[in-house]
Amino acid sequence: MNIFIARLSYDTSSEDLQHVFEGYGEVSSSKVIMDYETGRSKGYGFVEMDNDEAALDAIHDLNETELDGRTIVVKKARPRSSRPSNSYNTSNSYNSW
DNA sequence: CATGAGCGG
Repeated sequence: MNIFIARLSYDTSSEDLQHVFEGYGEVSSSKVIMDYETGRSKGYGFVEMDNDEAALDAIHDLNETELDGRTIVVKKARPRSSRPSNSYNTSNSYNSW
């Protein structure tokens, strides 16, 4: 389950999300989006968990909570847009859970 | 260089 975390502190890194979400369940991978140009954090990140129940539990528990002194917003992440490649745009059905 | 609504390569 992909989890979207927004309104993170600019100082928050992937390790922080990993550390926080690990407390609820197995964290497959965590990543904080940073600006490719400047390298500064964009303020949001993603966390993937193998256990959907743990993910939902983490979302409900970590949503609108305080992290690094800032209130974070945890929501279910949307499927990434298909990376622009030579392949035609395969319409990916939205994962309605 | 600092920045605050929002979904990454």
